[in-house]
Formats: sequence, C-alpha cells, structure tokens
Amino acid sequence: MELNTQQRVSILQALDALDRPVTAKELLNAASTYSPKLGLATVYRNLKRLVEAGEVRKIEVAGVPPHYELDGKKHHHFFVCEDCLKLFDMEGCLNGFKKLLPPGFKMKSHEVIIYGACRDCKSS
Amino acid sequence: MELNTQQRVSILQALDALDRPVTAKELLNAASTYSPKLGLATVYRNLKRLVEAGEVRKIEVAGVPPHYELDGKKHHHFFVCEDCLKLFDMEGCLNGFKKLLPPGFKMKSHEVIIYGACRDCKSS
DNA sequence: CGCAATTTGAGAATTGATTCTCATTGTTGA
DNA sequence: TCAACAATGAGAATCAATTCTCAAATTGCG
Repeated sequence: MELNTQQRVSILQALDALDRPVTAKELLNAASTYSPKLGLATVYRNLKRLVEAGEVRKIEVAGVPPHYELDGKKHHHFFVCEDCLKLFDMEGCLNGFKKLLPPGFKMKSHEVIIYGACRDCKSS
Repeated sequence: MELNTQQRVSILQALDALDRPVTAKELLNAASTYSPKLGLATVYRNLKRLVEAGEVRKIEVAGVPPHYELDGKKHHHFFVCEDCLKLFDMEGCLNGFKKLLPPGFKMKSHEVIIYGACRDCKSS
C-alpha cells in the first residue's frame, strides 16, 4: 500500500507552488521548506511514482537537465531561457505539423521548443 | 597545427554517406568500414572538433541519445521514430512561433520535433 | 627522408542524473 | 494503541555519454 508521507505531500506542494517546470534539485530546495531533512533520493523516488501515476510530467529538452511539472494542464509547449536556463510553459500551439512529415511517416505527437531570453533575463 | 588523419577523413566520409543524424556509436560502426581500428574516443574527439568548427551539428532530443549530422543544410527539423529510435531530417518549417511567446520574452531560435513511426516501422 | 608536434587506441576515469542499500523512522488498518 | 509494512536519509553504486591518460603510431613541414 502507498503511504501518504509528509515528504510526498511537501513535494506536491512545492510543485504546485512553483508552477513551472523544475529540476529535481530545485524541487528538493523548494520542498525542503516544508520538509527540512528531505533528501534527493526521496525526491526522485516520489517523482518516479508520480510520473508513473500520471500526476507529474517529465520534460526533457536539449540544453537543460530534465524538468518536472504537475500534469493535467492542457496541451502546451516550452520556452527555454538560455540565460538562466529556466523552463517556462507556453500556452497555445501551432498548425501544419503534418506538412513537415516525410511521405509514409506517421505522426503520433509533436513538440515545440523556443529558445531565447525570459522576461527577467531579457536586458542582461 | 591540425593534422588530416585517416580516421578523421573516415568519420566525415561516414557522416556524409549516412546522410541522417547518427549517434556516436553508429558513426563508429560506419566509419570502421574505412578505418577498421577506429576507437570510440577518436570518434568523440573528432566530433567535438568538428562541432566547434561548425562542420557538424549535435542534435539533442528527448527520448534518444545525442545524434550528429553534417552541418550546413538549410533550416530544418527532426522526426523521431519511437519504434526504431532513429532520427530523420524534415524539410520545411512552420509559422507563428512568436504568438506562443509569453509577454516580455525574446525568441532567439526554435525547435520542432515530431514523434511517431517512420516509413519502415509504420506497419509493425 | 627525419623529426617534432599531433593524433590515436584502449581502457580508466569523470560527469550528471538517477537508483540502490540498509538501518532507521513513519504511517495506518485493526 | 501497535505491529507490519512502506518510506526515508545519506551515501554508495549505477548508467550512459563523454573525456582523459599515456605510450605508440601518424602526419607533414623542411
């Protein structure tokens, strides 16, 4: 049976409070506020289970380590700040993906990633 | 001074012959045809230099190990076959990326990745 | 050709992300 | 309440990609 531990709750709380994709370490820092002795292994253990349960989504984009965010949001894409290396959600999507497909290929899903400078890093 | 070794030539030859993004190991296999004793470290050493020289592009997409391809092609994107895990170039691009940008963010580049089944894996 | 600088091969070592170990602690149904 | 089973902490271990080490081989100017 799965127990509802304090640290698991802290991790979910932190994910919810941060409200953007974060790395395991960022999550450790944030959740440590609620569970001071929290360890990285526990963060990973819980992330793994949450991902398998469909409650959390693991996001891998080139140039930055894997990030995690609460799942269940509607279809969206990501922005990578090349300065601070943070990831941000972007609402909306594009059309015409199929026209890129080579003949005979079948599309199951797609990903759009925009690289640049976030609001806070724009000026630096 | 940079020497023009047989193995470096073999690596370039293999990249050219394969004509799609390949992993370091695939490249080792392919280039071994020309340079039988070729080692993985040499492949990496040369890839690194070729990437720095702008002759080769390193492509990182979620779900597959890093791939490399000759640079200099015109702007394009990638298709990942979820079956055979091969990467393919896709000609063309889409419009409207800027409309996805959160206010205050600045776009420098973008990436589009389509996941699915390639021609050879479509039926399986 | 002759040699000095560069490169290679092969395996060891490193790196970053993640998982495992195991003794200890926490959680919960009865 | 309280035992059984699950989960945690901390560091060791693993894993895959990549880099390093160093003796031996190669390359190319003169």
